[in-house]
Amino acid sequence: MTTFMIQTVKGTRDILPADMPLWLRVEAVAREAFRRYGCSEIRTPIFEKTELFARGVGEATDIVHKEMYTFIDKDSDQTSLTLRPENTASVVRAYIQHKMYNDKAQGEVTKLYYIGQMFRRERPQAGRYRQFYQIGVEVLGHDDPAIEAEVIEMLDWMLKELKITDTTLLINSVGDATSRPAYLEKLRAAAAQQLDKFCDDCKHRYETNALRMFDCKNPNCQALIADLPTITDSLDDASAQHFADFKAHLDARGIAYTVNPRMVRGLDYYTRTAFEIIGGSLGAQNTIVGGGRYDGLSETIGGPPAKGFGFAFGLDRMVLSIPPDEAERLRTASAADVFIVYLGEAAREKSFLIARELRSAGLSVALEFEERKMKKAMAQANKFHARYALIIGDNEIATGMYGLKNMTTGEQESLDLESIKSKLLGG
RNA sequence: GCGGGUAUAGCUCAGUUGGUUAGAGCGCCAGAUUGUGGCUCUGGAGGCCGUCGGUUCGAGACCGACUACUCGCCCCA
Repeated sequence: MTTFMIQTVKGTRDILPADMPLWLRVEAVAREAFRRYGCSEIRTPIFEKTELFARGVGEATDIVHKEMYTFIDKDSDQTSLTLRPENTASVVRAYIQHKMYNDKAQGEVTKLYYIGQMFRRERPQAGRYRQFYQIGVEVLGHDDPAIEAEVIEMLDWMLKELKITDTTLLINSVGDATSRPAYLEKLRAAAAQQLDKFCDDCKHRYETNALRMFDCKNPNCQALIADLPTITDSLDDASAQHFADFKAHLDARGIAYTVNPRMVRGLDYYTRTAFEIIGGSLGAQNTIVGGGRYDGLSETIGGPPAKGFGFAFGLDRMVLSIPPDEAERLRTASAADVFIVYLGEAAREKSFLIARELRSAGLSVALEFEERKMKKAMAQANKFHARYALIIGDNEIATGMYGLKNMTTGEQESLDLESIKSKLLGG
């Protein structure tokens, strides 16, 4: 490989065929969960007006501040456009734009899900990419804590289905539109008294997003933070009740969780319930799922009041979290029902026709265009993880009876084409 | 935006204090009697040692710059 060769842009990557079984598995499990829980798919544009994210996600966030891929359109207005850094703002925008709430009965919720790539210009590291994939759900139209517990129950099922067991559910309440600012003021007042003892990062956080001081990894800061008031102690009555109900719903479902009063989420739109699911095998970027309630987002982007709760999980990180033995199982799952081994030119021509017939019947058929020695062809059948090898030579063509070898047991029998077809279809 | 690490075969990596023709495992190719895979054995192909410059009689090893990748910080999925 020369240095002249054009390669992928930093922070982006190709997902190669060897890994696709894992990606498809996660997507299939997610879609099955969404089917069971009544979520409908929505696809929004990959770029939107910059203003949507600036207002929706929050001007003060790092995402908006320094991580967006923003460019000027070529129209006369020089519209500023941005590759989506997340999808909640877009989904809520679509919900409002198409007035999806109008045909709903009183209290009926709209459950939407999406699968797609997001873009953030961050420094890449383990489990973090500039183009990354998220699968998310937004439940709009109501603020019942039972919704939150049900959504988490759904995630719980998905993780179990993917054999990802090494996870922890962290929950917190970040208060509502009035209690959060009041708390922030209290927090900043408390922190201000010994601000000089904090690290430089925390001093910066104090200015931009004081809640994030709780996340500091500096042990010295952690000691100072322990004395600061937490938001759970400052919740208004309604938010406190909401949080209690949420926990009761989790308990009723037997879902384990850890209340972390210091867990905050980075996006401005979160209110009340916030949660994270962290994994144990991911390195520093260990958040697999992040989500929460965002009851004020709709108004922020110019819509009517609309309650919302949702999550997004990192598909990249979910794939990384699949345990090695499960990943190996997925990779080696039979790719083809049958691999055709042919010997000689006449058999080669016949094989093409038989392959077509088997494929028409719905079978997955592999065969190679270059003739190989039988030994080598059998080795190929093995490499393809084919369930069966179908052997076609001059004798077989003459008699109409073909060799069908079970690649797992090694047993081989001689059958006519119809019998082969029904045997393969029968499993 | 800020730190650390790495760069040798298709892949994962060895390579002594600088010293002949640069190694292993896996993979690939060819064999171990005829039309039967996995296991084993034998042989083979395949490297401008990231790029450029410097030190030296001599550099894959040492130094510098650049580039790429990677891990972490900030932040986040």
